[in-house]
Parts: sequence; structure tokens; C-alpha cells
Amino acid sequence: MAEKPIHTESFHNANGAQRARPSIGLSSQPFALESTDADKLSQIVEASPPLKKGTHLFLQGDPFMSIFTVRAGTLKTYTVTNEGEEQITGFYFPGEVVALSGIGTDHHPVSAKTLETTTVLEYPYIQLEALASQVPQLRTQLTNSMGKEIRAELQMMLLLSKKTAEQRVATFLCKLSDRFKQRGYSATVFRLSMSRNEIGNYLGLAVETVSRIFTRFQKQQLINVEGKEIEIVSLEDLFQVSGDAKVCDESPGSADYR
Amino acid sequence: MAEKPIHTESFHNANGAQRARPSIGLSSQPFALESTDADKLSQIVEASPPLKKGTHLFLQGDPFMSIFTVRAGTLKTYTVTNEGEEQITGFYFPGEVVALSGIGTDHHPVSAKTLETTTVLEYPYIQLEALASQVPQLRTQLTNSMGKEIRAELQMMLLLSKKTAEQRVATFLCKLSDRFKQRGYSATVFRLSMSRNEIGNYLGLAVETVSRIFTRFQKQQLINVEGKEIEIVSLEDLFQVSGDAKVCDESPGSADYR
DNA sequence: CCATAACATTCATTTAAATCAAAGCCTTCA
DNA sequence: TGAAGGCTTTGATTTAAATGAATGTTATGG
Repeated sequence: MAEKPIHTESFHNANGAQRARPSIGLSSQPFALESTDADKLSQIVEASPPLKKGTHLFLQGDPFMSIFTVRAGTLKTYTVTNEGEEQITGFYFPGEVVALSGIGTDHHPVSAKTLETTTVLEYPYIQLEALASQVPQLRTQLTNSMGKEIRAELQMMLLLSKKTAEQRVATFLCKLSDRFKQRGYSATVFRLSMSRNEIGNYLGLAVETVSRIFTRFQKQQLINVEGKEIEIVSLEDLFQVSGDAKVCDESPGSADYR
Repeated sequence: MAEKPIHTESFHNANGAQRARPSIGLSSQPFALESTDADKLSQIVEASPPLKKGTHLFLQGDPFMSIFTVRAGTLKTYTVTNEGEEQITGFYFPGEVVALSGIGTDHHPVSAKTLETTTVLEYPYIQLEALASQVPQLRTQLTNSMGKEIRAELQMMLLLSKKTAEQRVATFLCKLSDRFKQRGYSATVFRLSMSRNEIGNYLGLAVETVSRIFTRFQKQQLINVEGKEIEIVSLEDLFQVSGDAKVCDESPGSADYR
């Protein structure tokens, strides 16, 4: 509760070793440019040292200075309600962009916290903006990331307002599967870096409900659960349960997504 | 269900009279520029004729070509679930920006429909983008609008996942009040352009629940309801019920739309 | 201006998921 | 290594809001 956050400054001016120029242009990087442009981008990026589990990247109310991409590990973002309870608004995996919700306002509307040892890339927003106005491709990538965030949240609204507990959990697992697959990991076997509590919080469900549904899905041979390890036995069937329409995809270049 | 939408093309090439150059720069316009820049913006804008109630501005799945701002009237946006039920994702009043959710994808992820006779301004996205890359102020306004949309949706996620029915309705009324106030209308007396059904759908509640809460709030002297006419008797108390923290504000700065 | 339909309210009953309660199971670090 | 606390599971009970059913009210267009 009264936890001391580690602000971003903690690695802004960290020792030189930690600040080695990160290599940009990995396949899953959200901001990928070529040659001289990539070089310009790399000059404004800061790579964080490994941040251990439970570290805050920023707190709700902190001045908005930068956006981040995840290099390794997992983050969650959350808001704190008036009564002090936390509402998780997103999980972020390698290659994903964090803190877009701060754009256009002075202060972060959410907090961001690591769920495990995590490293990020920090893009000071003012510099990123300046560069984006010179490099159209970067501008497009940035704008598209915001669009994606908007659409992800729309999907979440739909989930929270119309889906049953089973559909929510199924949707959650299918989405995770898809995200891992897109980054080149297994679509069927993975590790949940968040607790049952965090899953429930995110999905608008009680922990107990999540737990019960996991065991139910296991009995129905949709998944195998062993603690945090998940194996999706039938992605087809699980998707069926999720109640979503077959997605014609968001990823390649442009394409439609619903 | 099998309703024929009126696509944007319906006024793209409408008669000349309907296409009179709109005057930009009204106080509540989200994209406000000065002198020569404003002139450039006005050259790409199309003003729609009055669209009567129930008209679709675009349908989910339509090619994304333009964004819009509301000049007069009200719009709702909604997605249709797999089972064919609609989920309203937003209401849009004069000065607000519609269709940002299509940015970065080929097709609109939502449909937009008028709730009453409505006129809009249409900004063809490609041209708007081209202009934005020349006019930093416009770029900023556009980006900020997207940021605001993201934050509005975060708020909505919180509402849907953590708030009680009473809190949701109170929040809804307070937000409306605030938006009307910001546009120079009365913060306490206004007309709901959407049905109880649409309010319920948006808030993740059954119609009956909305109805019951309206009457309950009336008995508690928080509001006076007479059909679609609302008077907020005690904004203070209503805000109290909404469970939100006093907002230290989003508005002053650039283009607000919500 | 009336007829018809769409919208809104009210009440009774049901239900999905929350809460309450308790026990087992992993971490972890002293 | 083993005790402590935090997670996870399971079951019993409660509850907020949905659903079902009916009536009243307000628009709408012929």
C-alpha cells in the first residue's frame, strides 16, 4: 500500500553499463525503422536495467514524460478507485507499448508495475514526438499503437459488459495465446505471469470464480492447468466458449480485425 | 437488423448547397487552428447535411476513410457481438470526435448511428494526416484526442468492472452534466437524447435497473426526471454517489472533446 | 387525430457470481 | 529446513441485478 515506487529516474541516470545502446529493430519491436532513422531513434531510447518483480515504472499521477516498450518480462497497468481498490487495466508483454494513456495529459492516469523481472525501453515523449514529426514511418507506428490501444479497450468494455464469467476467462486465455503466438512463442503452452487474483481483477471477477472456471475448463479438457503453467488443449473449443467471432486479424501490415 | 445504412458517400457527393464551406474555429471545435492553417483545414472538411434520427454514419466493417466531429445532435457508437446483440461504446455530442477507433486499421471496428437529427463534419483521414504533418498544432490536437479516448475508455472499464448499478447511473449523469457544462450548456438541466435502453446497454445494466434507479434518485431528491428531461437537483450529492474522486481536470490546454 | 408501436415503469422471481469460510499448497528466506 | 504468510482451491450461503410478466405512457405516421 504505502510502497515506495521506483520512478523512472532510477534508471535515467543509472550507471553506464546499464545504459548500453539498445539494439532496435527486433522483429517484435513496435517502433522499427531503417538505417539512419533507426539510428536517430536509438539515440533517444533508454534501456532500463532489469527491474525486479513489484517495481513501479510509474505511478498514477506521476508527470507523464515517456512511453515505454517491454523488452522482457511483464507489466500490469492499473488505476486506483476512490475507495482505494485497484482495477487492472492491462497486461503488457515483450514488444508491447506502455503508457499511451498518458498522451495528451500531464499526468499518468494509471500506475505500471512489473509482475516479474522486467526490462523496458524508455522513449522520452518530447523527443519521440520531435523525431516522429521528421520520420513519417515512426509517426504512423505511434498513431497505430494508439489506435490499437483504443480497440483493445473497446473489446474489454464489451467483455466486461456482456460476457459471462466463462466467456471472460476463455477470451483471456485465447487473447494471451494469440499474443504469444504473434511474438513467436508457443500458442498452446505458456506461463501465466499474473496471479489468479490479478486475472480476476482484470476480468471483473472474484478470484474464486477464476479458480473454479480453470478447474471446470480442465475437467472439460479445454486446458491443462498446473499452477501458473497453462496448456491449451483445444484452442478451437476454447475460442468457441469465448463467444468471439473468428478474427480476421490485426497484425499484418494493415488488414481488418473483426 | 437488416437496416440499410446511409454511408458517408451519401453526402460526399451531395448537392452543393449542403456542402457550403463550414466555418471552423467555433469555441467547442476540437480542431481549431489560426488563419492560413485554419483555411487549409477548412478545405478538406465536408459538412454533412442534417442526418435524420437512425442514420448510420458508418457501419462496423466499413472501410475506414474519415473521422468526424459532431456539429449538432448526438451519435452513438456500438459494436455487435457474435450473437448479434449490440454493445454501445460511446455517445458523442457537439464538438466531440467520432471514429478514432478506426485509426490504424482498414475497417471501422464500430458502427455510428444518429440518435436525433445530427450534422457532422467529415475529415478525410488521408488528407487530415497530410495536413497534420505540416501543422504541428493540428497533429497535437489529433494525438490528444486519441489520448482522451483512451482515458475515457479506461474510466469506462473501471465503471463496468467495479461500480454498482447506482454508481454507474450517477457517474453517467455527472459525466453528461460535465460535458454539457464544458460546451456552455446548463450543467443541471438537459435532455437525454438516448433511450433508457441505450443508457442501460452502455452502462452494462438492464433497462429496468436504469428505470428503477432513476425513480430512486428522484425520491432521494438527487434529480428530477420527466421522461427524457433531467434536472440534477444536487450535483454534489449525485457525484458523491458516483464514487468518483474529485477530478483535477482534463480540460484546459488543447482540444477537448469529452 | 387516432391507432399502433415503441418506450418506460413496476413488481415477483430467478440466477450468476460474490461473499463467507475453511483448508491445502507452494514459496521463501530466516 | 521448516515456519510463516501468501496464494489457490473448494464448498456453502448470500445478494445485486437480471429476467419474466404485466401495465402504463409517450411518440409516430397514416
